[in-house]
Amino acid sequence: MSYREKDTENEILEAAKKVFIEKGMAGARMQEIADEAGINKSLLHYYYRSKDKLFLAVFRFAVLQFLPGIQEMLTSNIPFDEKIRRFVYRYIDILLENPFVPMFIIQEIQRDPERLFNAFLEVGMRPAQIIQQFREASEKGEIKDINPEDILVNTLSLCIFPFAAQPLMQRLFCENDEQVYKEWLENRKKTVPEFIINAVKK
Amino acid sequence: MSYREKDTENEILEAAKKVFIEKGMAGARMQEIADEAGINKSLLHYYYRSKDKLFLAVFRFAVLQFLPGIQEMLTSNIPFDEKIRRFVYRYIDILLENPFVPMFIIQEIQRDPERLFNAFLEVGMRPAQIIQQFREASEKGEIKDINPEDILVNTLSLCIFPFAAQPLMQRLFCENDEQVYKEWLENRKKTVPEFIINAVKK
DNA sequence: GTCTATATTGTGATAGAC
DNA sequence: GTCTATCACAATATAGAC
Repeated sequence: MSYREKDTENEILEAAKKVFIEKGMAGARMQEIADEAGINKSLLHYYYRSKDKLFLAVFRFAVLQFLPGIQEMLTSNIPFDEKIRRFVYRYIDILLENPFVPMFIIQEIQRDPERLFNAFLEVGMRPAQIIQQFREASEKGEIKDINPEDILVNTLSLCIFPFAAQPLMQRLFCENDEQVYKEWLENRKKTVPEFIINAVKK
Repeated sequence: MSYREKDTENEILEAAKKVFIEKGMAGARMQEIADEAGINKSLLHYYYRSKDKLFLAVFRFAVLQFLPGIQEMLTSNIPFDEKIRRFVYRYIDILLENPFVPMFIIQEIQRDPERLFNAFLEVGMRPAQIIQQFREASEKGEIKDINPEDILVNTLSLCIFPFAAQPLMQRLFCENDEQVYKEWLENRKKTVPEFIINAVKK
């Protein structure tokens, strides 16, 4: 098969995503990635040369995956309420599929801020534009006079944190029943936007 | 000096707190803890036998440190608004002194849920009581008909997440000026309670 | 109790056969 | 491209002198 090489390379990347995103750079083991990919350890080096380079490929992917949702928030020209509803709905949807990605990014940025923040910019992140959107909503009188930074961070907090805290909260409130917790998270796609809108509307 | 032994044991624990809480179990190095404590590596084993046991001592401390604030929330019999204001103010205050502790707990619980959750219960955590308090506030008509679990998790999200995301947000919004970010966090002691109260009041 | 030296294991990386 | 075997070094842990 002429695409056999591509297949292996991709299986390695998929395995690396799973292990790195769940355990972080320090906690991940090359052996575990190889097992997950169903291949030998040395093939990892054949394709990616080092643990560090493989990690960076995963990190770039993780950042890329979570940018589109945020970018959509700033480009659309719909009213504030609707913007929040759409963003939260879509963002929690992505999170249900990839629960660990945002915390992985945050955790690893803390470990090596200089280098990893560059990967963040490389990929086209323009934070000032997002803030500007909220500022305009405030000036248009759609919402209260609240720091646009607060609205953005509060929104991200309410979306992301419940996923980060899942292992703990699930035990505390759901008798460790994953299905029950997932349904509660699903339900937040509707309750969180209303929570935010009530908090900031005039 | 008759308390010399106690001193060393305590200096080790302090050093271990600093390193483990910032880097996690997988990222921490016994050598770094020894350096931080200004002593030799083997003394760590003399006092705590293994990395695992030293880690567990730190984890127990971290959980204990963040329980009192949460417990206060459920014992006081003041009105809902005032309860939220006091809790958020105190909680962000503790976080300003210990920015990494909650994420440390969340991250490590995920790594080893069975064992570490026990440390959580050992220390007297009673989550059902907190939920009950919010349910009563709702029944008394103080607030909207919102899941008490949502109120608790939303409150924790708004307090904790901005600290977890600090290395990222500081770069995105504050040109990496730590002082500016700290002042913004300080300011949230007032804005976050109002955000929550507006969101849930009738 | 504290140190130096050393054992032991884990882990990323390379060499070389096929 | 893929495997087995092995290296080199890092990290936890222990032995033993003082």
